[in-house]
Amino acid sequence: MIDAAVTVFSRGDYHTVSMEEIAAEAGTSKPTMYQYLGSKEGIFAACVRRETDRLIEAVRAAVHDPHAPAGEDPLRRGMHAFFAFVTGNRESWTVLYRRAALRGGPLAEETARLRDRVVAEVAGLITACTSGDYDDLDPRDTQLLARIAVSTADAFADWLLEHPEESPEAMAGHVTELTWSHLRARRGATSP
Amino acid sequence: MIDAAVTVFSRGDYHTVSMEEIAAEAGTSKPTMYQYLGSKEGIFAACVRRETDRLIEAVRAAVHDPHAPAGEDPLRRGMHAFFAFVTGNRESWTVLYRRAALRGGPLAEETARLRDRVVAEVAGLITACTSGDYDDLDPRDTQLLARIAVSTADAFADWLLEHPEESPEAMAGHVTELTWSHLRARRGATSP
Amino acid sequence: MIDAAVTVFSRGDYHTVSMEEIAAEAGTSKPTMYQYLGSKEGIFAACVRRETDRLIEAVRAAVHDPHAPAGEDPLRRGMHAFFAFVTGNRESWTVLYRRAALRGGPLAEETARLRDRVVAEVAGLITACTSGDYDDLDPRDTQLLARIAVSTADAFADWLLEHPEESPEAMAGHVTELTWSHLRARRGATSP
Amino acid sequence: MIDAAVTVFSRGDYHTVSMEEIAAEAGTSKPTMYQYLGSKEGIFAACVRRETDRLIEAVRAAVHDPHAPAGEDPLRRGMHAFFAFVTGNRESWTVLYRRAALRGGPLAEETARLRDRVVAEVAGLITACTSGDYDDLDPRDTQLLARIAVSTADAFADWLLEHPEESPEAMAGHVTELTWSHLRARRGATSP
DNA sequence: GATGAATGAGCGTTCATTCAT
DNA sequence: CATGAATGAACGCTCATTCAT
Repeated sequence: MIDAAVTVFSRGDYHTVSMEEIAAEAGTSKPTMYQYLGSKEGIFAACVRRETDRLIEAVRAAVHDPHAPAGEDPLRRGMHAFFAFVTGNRESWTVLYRRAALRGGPLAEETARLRDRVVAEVAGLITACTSGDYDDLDPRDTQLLARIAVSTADAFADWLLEHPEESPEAMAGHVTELTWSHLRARRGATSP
Repeated sequence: MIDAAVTVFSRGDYHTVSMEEIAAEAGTSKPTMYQYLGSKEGIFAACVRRETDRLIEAVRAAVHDPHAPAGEDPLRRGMHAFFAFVTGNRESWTVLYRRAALRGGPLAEETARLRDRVVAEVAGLITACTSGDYDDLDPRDTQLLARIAVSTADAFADWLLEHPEESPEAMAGHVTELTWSHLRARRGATSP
Repeated sequence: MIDAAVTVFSRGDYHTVSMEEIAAEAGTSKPTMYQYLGSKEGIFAACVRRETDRLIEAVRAAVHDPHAPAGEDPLRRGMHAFFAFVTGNRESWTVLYRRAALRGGPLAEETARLRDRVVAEVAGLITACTSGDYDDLDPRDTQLLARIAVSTADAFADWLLEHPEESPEAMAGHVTELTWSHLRARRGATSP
Repeated sequence: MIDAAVTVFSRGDYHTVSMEEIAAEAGTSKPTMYQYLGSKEGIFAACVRRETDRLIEAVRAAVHDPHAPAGEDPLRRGMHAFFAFVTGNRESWTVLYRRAALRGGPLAEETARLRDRVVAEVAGLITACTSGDYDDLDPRDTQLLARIAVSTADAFADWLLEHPEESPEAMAGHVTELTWSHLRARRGATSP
C-alpha cells in the first residue's frame, strides 16, 4: 500500500498527486487509506521514512557483507549498493531525493531530517573507511564530503537512468575514485 | 513583475504558491498578471527562463571578462560567478534547481530543457578550458563531468547557505579543483 | 446499550455524534448496533422513545403514589417528579427536549409526536387536578396551559442546572403556583 | 445574502444544512459566500447575531415608542413587539432560539452569549417597568423571571404558529399578565 | 451472532481562471 | 487598460453503512 503511494508520489509532486490516485493505484478506496495512514502528510512521511530505511539498510548490508572479498574497498561496496538501489528502485529515489524539497511546513522538517540520515550514513562510511589514514580529518570536512558524494551519486544516477548502457558497477567505481580523490585533495588543502 | 513571482515561488513549491500571493507581491491584481503572462504555468516558465538567462549571462560575462588577470583559470572564474549568483540570488537558484521538478506536463519538458542549458553551458566551459590538453575527451564524458560539476556546485551552494562563514571564493576553488581532478581521473580511465 | 446512546447524544447534536462514539460508549461494535437498532435514526428514535416513557412513567408514579399524604396537591407531586427526573437524568432531558429539532424528515414527525406525549400527559394532569373546580375549561386552553407549564419547567430546569444551590422542591413549588395562577387568570379571562 | 442563510438554517440544524443549499438560496455560488462570510461557522454566527440585533431593536423601539398611548404598560408593548417579530419572522426566531442549542464547540459560546442578550433585554425591561413598586426584587429573581418570560413567550409563539386564528395581541396580553402575576407571587414568596 | 475492514457519497474549503465594469 | 467580483472544478477528509469472516 505504501508501495503504491511511492509509485504515485514519484510521478508528481506532493500537491499534484491526489488521494484518489494513490487509492486507485493501491487498488482500494480513500477511506481505507485514511484508516491506515491517517492523512496525506502521514502517507508522504511514511513513504519517505520507509524508503530511507530501505536505502540505508541496503547500503549497510553491502558494507558489512561477510561474504565480500577480503581486500575490497567497503566504500566502493557501499556505493555500489547505493547505485543498485537507485537504479532498481527508481521511484524510491525520486521520492526521497527529488520530491522531498518542500521548504515550509511540518513536512519539510521531517523530510530534511530523513535526508540528513542518508548523508550521515555516508559520512559514517567515509569516517570508517578512512580511519587510520586520515585521522586528522575535520568532522565538518567529512560532512561536506558526504554531501558532495551524495550529490555526485545523484547526478550519476540520473545519468544512469538516461544511459542504460552504462553499468552501475562502473558508476560506483567512479564515485568511489572521485571521493578518494576529494579526500586526498582535502587533506592536501588542510595539512600541507 | 517577474521579480515578484520569483520571490514568491522561492517561498514554496508551485502548488503552494497562489496567484493572489504573486499579484500581491507584484503590487498589482490577478487579471493583470493573466494579461501579461497568460497563466500560472506561463508565469512559472517565464521565471525559470529569465533566471536561467541571468545565470548563464553572469557566468559568461565572468569567463570572458577582458579585465581578468592573464593566467587565471577561466573555469575557476566561471565557477566563482556561479557561486556569486547562487549566494547573491538565492531565490533564483531555488526556483531554478529545486522547484523545477513537476509532473510530466508541458512544464516539465520546458524546465528540463532549461536545466540542460545550464549543464550545456558548463560543458562548453569545460571543453573550452581543456582544449589542447584533453582533445581526446569523449563528448559524453564531458557531459557527465558537467552534470557532476553542477551537482557538486549545488551541494556546495547548500553548504554555503548553512555555513555563512565559508567564502564563495574558497568554494569555487574547491569545485574547480575537484573538476580538474575528475578530468585527470577520467582521462586516466579512458586513455592509459 | 440505549443508555450509552443517550449519554452520547446528550454530548452533542445528532450530526456531531458518530456511530463510532456510540458503539465505543456501549462497549460494542458498530455492526452490532445496526443489527439491534437498524440505523442511526433508529437509535435516536429509540432513545427519545425510551426516555419519554421513563419520564412519563416517573410522573405518573408520583401522581398516583398511594403513600402520598392525603391533602397534597397531585399537580405539585407531578411537577416535583418532573424536576427530580430532569435533574437526576440531565442527559435524558437534553436529548428529549433540546436535540429533537431536526429537518422535516420522518424523524421530526416522530420526535414531535413524542414531545406531544409529554405535553398531553401534563394536560391530562391539569384536567384531573382541576376537575370539579374548573369544569368549564376549554380543552384548548388546557393544551396551551400544558405547553406553558412544560416550557416554564424547562426554564426552571436550566436555571437549576446553573444554580445547584436551589432545590428542586422549591422549583416544583414555584411552577405549581404559577400554573395555578395561570389557571385562575385563564378562567377569569374566559368566564367572567 | 444573510437572509438566504437564515432561511436555510431555519429548515434544518447546522450540520444538515450544506453550503451548497445556502449558496443556491442566495442565488450565488459557494466561493462567493466564502469571500463574504469566511466560513460556515462565520455565516451561522452572522445569522444569529443579525437576528438578535433585529429582535432586540424591534422590542426597544416598541418600548420607547413616543407615539404610544400614555397609560399603556411598556412591558406589554415590548411583549407585543416580540410576538409581532416572532410571527412575522418565523425563520429568524427558529434560528435564534431552536437551532442555537449546540452544546460544544466555539459556536455554543457565541450563541449562548447572544441568547443571553435577549434574556438580559427582557430582564432590563422588567426592572424598568417595576421600578418603584418592586424595588426589593432580588436581581437573581429578575433573571429567573426573565427566563421564564422568554420561555413562555416561546411556547406562545409555537402555539400561535399552529393556531393562526389567535391574535398576537391576545398572546402578548397573556404573557404580560402572567409575568405580572409571577412578580406578585415572587414578592409574596420573598417578602410576606 | 459479533466484528474488522472496506467504501460510496458527500461536505467544507480553495484556487486558477474569467467576465463586466 | 486594469480590476473587483464571481465561479467551476477539484481536493482532503469523514461517516453511516455493509460485507466477509
